[in-house]
Amino acid sequence: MMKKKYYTIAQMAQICNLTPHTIRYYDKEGLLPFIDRTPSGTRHFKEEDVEAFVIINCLKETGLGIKEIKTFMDWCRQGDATIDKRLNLFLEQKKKVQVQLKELKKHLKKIDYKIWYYQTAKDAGTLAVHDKNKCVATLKNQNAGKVKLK
Amino acid sequence: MMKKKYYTIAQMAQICNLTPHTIRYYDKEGLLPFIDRTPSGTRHFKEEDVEAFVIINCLKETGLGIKEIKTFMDWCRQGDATIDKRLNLFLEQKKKVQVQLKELKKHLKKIDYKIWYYQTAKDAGTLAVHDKNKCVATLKNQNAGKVKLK
DNA sequence: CTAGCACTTAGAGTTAGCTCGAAGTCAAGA
DNA sequence: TCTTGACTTCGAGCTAACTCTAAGTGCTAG
Repeated sequence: MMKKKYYTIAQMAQICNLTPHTIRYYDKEGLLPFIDRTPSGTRHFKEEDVEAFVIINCLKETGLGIKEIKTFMDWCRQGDATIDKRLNLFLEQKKKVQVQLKELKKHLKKIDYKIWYYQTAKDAGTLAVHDKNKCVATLKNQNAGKVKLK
Repeated sequence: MMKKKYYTIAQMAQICNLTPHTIRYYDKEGLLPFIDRTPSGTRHFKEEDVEAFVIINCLKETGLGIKEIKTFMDWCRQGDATIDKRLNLFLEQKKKVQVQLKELKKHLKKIDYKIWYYQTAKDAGTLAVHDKNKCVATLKNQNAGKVKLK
């Protein structure tokens, strides 16, 4: 057995790439119901608490609000009775992430087209290159879009 | 030649999945320097203006702020002199999107693990299934993670 | 034993991106 | 002609997620 290592809020903040302010804010909002305190009230974070921040970050980045994350944390403390709710939450998040991925790929396609558009203009020295021979330009850009996407 | 079709702000809003309020807000912030007005001041949107909204949406969704999008729109009106700046902007956006895609995929991996975790618990009727036979559970979840990721 | 620093709290302030309301203009239909 | 409804502007208000300030407490090194 190893003795338990504790982190201060500042150390935890560095590990999780947050500020101590933000961690206190999360705590105030009920996102961290599990953290220990010293008798004087100082928060003592454990190694395993890092995982909770990973989950919080994952849920936040995939579109959940602070209040919804709090709800999830509440479920976690309620034990087996909320397994179903928690499963559904992650199934919903998965759907959302798949939509987000689709959207991002669409944006990437658009961006690649624009890169082709401006690179061509840069090489020609003028945007007018896209005005002349409209049909050719259109064909070329459609190809460019397809090629870049592969 | 077809006669030019004009849209009212309400029609354009519907097409672009925005509200008229939001379009006016974008206009006020300088994102729409190209739109025509009637003598009485009503905005008249053209078919080709839809494309501008697509670009605005693309830049916004990939992390650009309203002010930065305005800067881009200003560049567009300055012609050939800003080709390089515009090209660089899209090259930067591409990098950002690639990072975003990587992050999202990481989150998806986490979510898939959680789905496995809660599905297993649901089938067993209790989360305790993950406490017993820790080594086996750990191996199983590592496999699950890998399998789901393929 | 005291200086200094990290911690605590409550609560106010900030920023982005809308979102809404008030007051007024304009054009078409009954 | 009058009403209706969509448009206009200006400016205030809202929400989320921080971000910071002020006032105070409590270990620890010199």
